[in-house]
Amino acid sequence: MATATVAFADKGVAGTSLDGLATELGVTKQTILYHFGSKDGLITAVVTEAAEELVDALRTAIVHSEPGWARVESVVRASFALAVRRPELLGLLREVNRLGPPWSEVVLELLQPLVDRAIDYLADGMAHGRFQSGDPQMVLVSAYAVVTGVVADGEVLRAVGLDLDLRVAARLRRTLLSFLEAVLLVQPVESATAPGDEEQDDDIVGGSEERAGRPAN
Amino acid sequence: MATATVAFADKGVAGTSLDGLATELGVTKQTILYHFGSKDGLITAVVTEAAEELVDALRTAIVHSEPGWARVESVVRASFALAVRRPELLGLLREVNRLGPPWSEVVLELLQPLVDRAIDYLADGMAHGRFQSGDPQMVLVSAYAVVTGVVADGEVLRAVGLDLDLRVAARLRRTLLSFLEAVLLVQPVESATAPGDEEQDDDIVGGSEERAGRPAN
DNA sequence: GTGGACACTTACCAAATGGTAGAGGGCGCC
DNA sequence: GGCGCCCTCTACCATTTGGTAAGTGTCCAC
Repeated sequence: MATATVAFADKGVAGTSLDGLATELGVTKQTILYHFGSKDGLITAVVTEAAEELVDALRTAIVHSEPGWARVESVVRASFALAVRRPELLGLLREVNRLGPPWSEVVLELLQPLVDRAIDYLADGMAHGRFQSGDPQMVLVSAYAVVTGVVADGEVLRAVGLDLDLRVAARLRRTLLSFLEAVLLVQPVESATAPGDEEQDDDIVGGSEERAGRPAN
Repeated sequence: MATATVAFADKGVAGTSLDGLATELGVTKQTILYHFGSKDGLITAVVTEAAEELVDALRTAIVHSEPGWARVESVVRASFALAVRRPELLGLLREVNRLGPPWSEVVLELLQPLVDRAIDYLADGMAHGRFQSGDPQMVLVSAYAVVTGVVADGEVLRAVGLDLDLRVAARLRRTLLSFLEAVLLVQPVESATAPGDEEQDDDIVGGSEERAGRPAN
């Protein structure tokens, strides 16, 4: 399963054949099929295990931290630890997206409680002045995207001349914490937002040019 | 090519068959092979076009904006516009990561100048006091991750009970801009960083438990 | 009206895919 | 020793994969 997790995460489920997996493990394809019944069975097992592991890691980070900003820090720390130590987990999470149901449902079901809890936590903190008020959903999604994005998009790191190692991960973690700090922590200063902030949000797609698809070939 | 771009981006290159693509287009597989020579040929054409389109969009956003914070805003705006209007482009960019060379080289080569320019721009701004000093590479990578992450990980948005539409994209854009604003814009206040910020960064993987891979099955 | 380039087709093909059936082989239990 | 269970193997199989070869129709130049 460990081998399959890595393979699924970085070659994709469709790009991973049972034969290839079996060869890598030094067994035959039929041995895999014996244990998991089918490729779908293997996928289910791998995805479930990965999701559980992920949830465990996050839950541990929550439980082992004091409420408040320290908890945010703890979760971020745990996320980056996971990103460095077991990048397959985050990669697989991303792969599950494209698999769609029923596997996405498995993950969603496991992660949902944590996500809800996180949003409640942020929203509550904002309501009671522990956090600066803002958009909890968006903050959470953004933070998630930063963590997984950097793990999955190694190419992008290469583009800025870096590789994902401990040092880089730590720098990135610090940057993400700066983001969150700036958005969440209550600042003694008034101007939390810059001038010209109240824009209308209807023009996000820009002008009217080329709104339809491009011609084929 | 438009059809292939979408298919590659959301089912993956390995998960997209020429037969499937051809059926969707109402032609036969051989027609595709006639025009592109091979599947690799199609991939190359699609990837190249997508990368060029991406670069064009960003370059336009840069050129059509005043230097300073407005330029950052313009690029973010253009990125989100792209994310809403042509999510395949960002999805494909991500897929290229796992394809590896030679396709990743194509994209890298096209994006590199823009990336370098962006980092120089940020670094220069920081050096001259227009931006708060920080880690330009990490800021850039984080911002990129937020944009593409949300496009690619629709499941995550669903987890917080949202779908990627114009309104949500605008909220997200505002959140990202808050992040960047907080990190980049020079604040009149002293405490740009929170207490307890000077942590050592060697413990990112956490404790010593389970550092090795998990047992198979 | 005929030759040729072009776009697309049908007919095949070898290899790889996920999956089934059945035959050992090792090991504990009686 | 023999029985049964667990595991893995060899042997096949139908389907799908990317790719080749050889037409077929159409349109344009001459």
